[in-house]
Amino acid sequence: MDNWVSMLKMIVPEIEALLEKRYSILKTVSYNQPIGRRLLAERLVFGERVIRSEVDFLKSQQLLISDTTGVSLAPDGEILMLQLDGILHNFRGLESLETYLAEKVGLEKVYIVAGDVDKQSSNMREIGKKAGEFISKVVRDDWVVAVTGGTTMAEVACRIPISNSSQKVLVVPARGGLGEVVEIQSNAIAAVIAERLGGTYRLLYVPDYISEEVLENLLLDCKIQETISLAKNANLLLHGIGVPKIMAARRDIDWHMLLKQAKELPAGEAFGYYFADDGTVAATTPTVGPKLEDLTKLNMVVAVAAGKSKARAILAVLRAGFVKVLITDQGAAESIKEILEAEI
Amino acid sequence: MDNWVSMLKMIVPEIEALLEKRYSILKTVSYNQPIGRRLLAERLVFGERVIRSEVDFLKSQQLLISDTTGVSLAPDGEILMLQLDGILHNFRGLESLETYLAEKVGLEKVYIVAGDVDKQSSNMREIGKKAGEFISKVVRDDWVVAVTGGTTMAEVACRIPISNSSQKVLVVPARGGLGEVVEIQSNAIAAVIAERLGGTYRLLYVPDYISEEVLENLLLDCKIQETISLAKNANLLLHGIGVPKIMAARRDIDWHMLLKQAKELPAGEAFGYYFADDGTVAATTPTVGPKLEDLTKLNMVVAVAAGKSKARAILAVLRAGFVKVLITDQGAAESIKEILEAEI
DNA sequence: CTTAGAGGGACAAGATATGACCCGGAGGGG
DNA sequence: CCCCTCCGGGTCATATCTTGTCCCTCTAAG
Repeated sequence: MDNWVSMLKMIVPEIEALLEKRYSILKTVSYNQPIGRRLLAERLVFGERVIRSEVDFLKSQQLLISDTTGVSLAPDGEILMLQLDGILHNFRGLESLETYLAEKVGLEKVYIVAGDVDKQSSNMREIGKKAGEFISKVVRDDWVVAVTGGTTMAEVACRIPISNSSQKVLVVPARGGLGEVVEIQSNAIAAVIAERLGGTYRLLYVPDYISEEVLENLLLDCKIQETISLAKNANLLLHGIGVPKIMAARRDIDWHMLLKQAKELPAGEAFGYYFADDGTVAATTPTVGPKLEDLTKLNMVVAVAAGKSKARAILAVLRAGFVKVLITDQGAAESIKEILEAEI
Repeated sequence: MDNWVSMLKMIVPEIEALLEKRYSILKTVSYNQPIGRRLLAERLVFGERVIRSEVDFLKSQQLLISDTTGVSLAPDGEILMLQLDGILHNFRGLESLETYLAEKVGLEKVYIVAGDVDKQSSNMREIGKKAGEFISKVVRDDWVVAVTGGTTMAEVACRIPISNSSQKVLVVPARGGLGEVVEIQSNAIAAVIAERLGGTYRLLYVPDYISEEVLENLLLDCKIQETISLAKNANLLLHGIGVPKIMAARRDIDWHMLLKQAKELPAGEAFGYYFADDGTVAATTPTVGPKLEDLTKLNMVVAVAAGKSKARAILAVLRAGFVKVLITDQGAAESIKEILEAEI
């Protein structure tokens, strides 16, 4: 199947640009229908005339229809869009990238979404969608799902397809609060996910970054202990990956102090652990939630992180070895591949 | 897989023409390498400049190389050509045509080669190649293969890949001689096939069209009887299909006389049997070889016939019900499909 | 009624593809 | 040996298609 694509690209490479162009039009239309030519052209940065030619063509193919309110997807177009994602996934070489990364870093499965959230922040929606679909597909009744916080996870949460069948899923936060915005704290995210999956949730009323003494005291609390224990034995652990410098700032940790106490230069962060490029622990911050040794025991740890700027951080965390499934974007994935190839 | 193609054709139909163009160039080069631009242009009926642009492109793709003697296939090009046939087979819709005909007429398998021998007689080579490959793939040791005559069968015979492992295959003619040219008589063809398969052959020294009295006398002959008996129980029977009027002429039979004695209008001929459009026997000519009732007992009867002009004849013979595998070309196959659809 | 945004028409400028013709050189046949 | 043919490559005018721009009328919402 992959062979197919590479052969077509070899003998008729021009189709890729064409496919990409027409697909982007169809997709933009599907998101904004009905929409006019000019607006479409503006959004896609094509000339108005180009859009017009293409729209005319797509109309002739019965994929689009247009009336006085603008252009919309025709029934055939909607059917096509469902399948087209797969084709483009192949044409963009994402399928081979997925298997490449999975083999190279030792993951069970990698999902790559086209684009780069650094360049086009709206792409985060696609990441969330992919992750959301994955979760709702994989979650079983009676499962315990643990989640961390972060903007990425927040996006994932609200993209999980709403399940009408009420499951007995229990969602627990794997972290305390991150201080600032409520919507991206693991507590809030756990609640949203639970709601969408039709399950229940527990909260963890603990600040994420605390001194060790206070931490020990808190851990004596029964309820907190129970919640943490749930997270430690979760059937599915969903977490984001952070760039150390940015994460430290968010948690109000002095970066220079962290650097000093670090054994190696931190490249990626997850669960309060700072990992060096080779995946070893460079530094830790005292944190509520599962410890590193707990993570390695879990058999479904899913990392979600995207954007070229996170490539290094992702690779560092992956190399720690506890992640089983990675959901990322093209920008990050290609950058990771570059890093890997540069190392040889 | 088929879905794939239809979707690509829907959203980027221009690739088909491109594919077809470049494929035809690659193919022509592969047959005639090294070959010059002008000769190539002449043969493919494209403008010389067009060929030049395309050849330049294909060179940039490392599929072709050129030196002072002309253009040749590059190593990558040779590899590609092996797979490209399959892709074009799909793009041309031949795969779906094959399954359509197989289901509609009740065959085990249909092979369709692109083109139409009526328009481009050189296409007969492709038919022969396909049939030849099929035979060499399917034939097993100790098999008895029976063959008829005709130009098509002659082409098939000389396209069978030469086998160096000497098999114990026995090839027998399923018919007597057809009078005229020696090369297309079943005797000659049986010899060629046997040689190519690395097997042995028997000959049938009997004129194909004889009076019934003489026929009966001949059948008393031991050797002849044995050969015929072998053909009747062949593991593989390979035969052509004729258009009645032409066949009658070739056999020096008076067409008007045949018409008079026929119960219905003969549409197709095979083994001396003239079949009407619905597959019933319209007329017979006394002939050496297996009878109709023998044919139905065989479990691998392969018909090879191509060209739009033979469409009706092919369908008539297929409907007689003894054919299991058909090898034909696009011209005939599409025409047969038209006939079938017109009947509804 | 006004107005913003819709589709569609028209046309010139620009990019691209194509046709036509020429050139020097390599190789095969006389 | 030479000639003659066929090779790739160069060049350029022309045909063809693509693209940018501007204008028109219509419709639905405010």
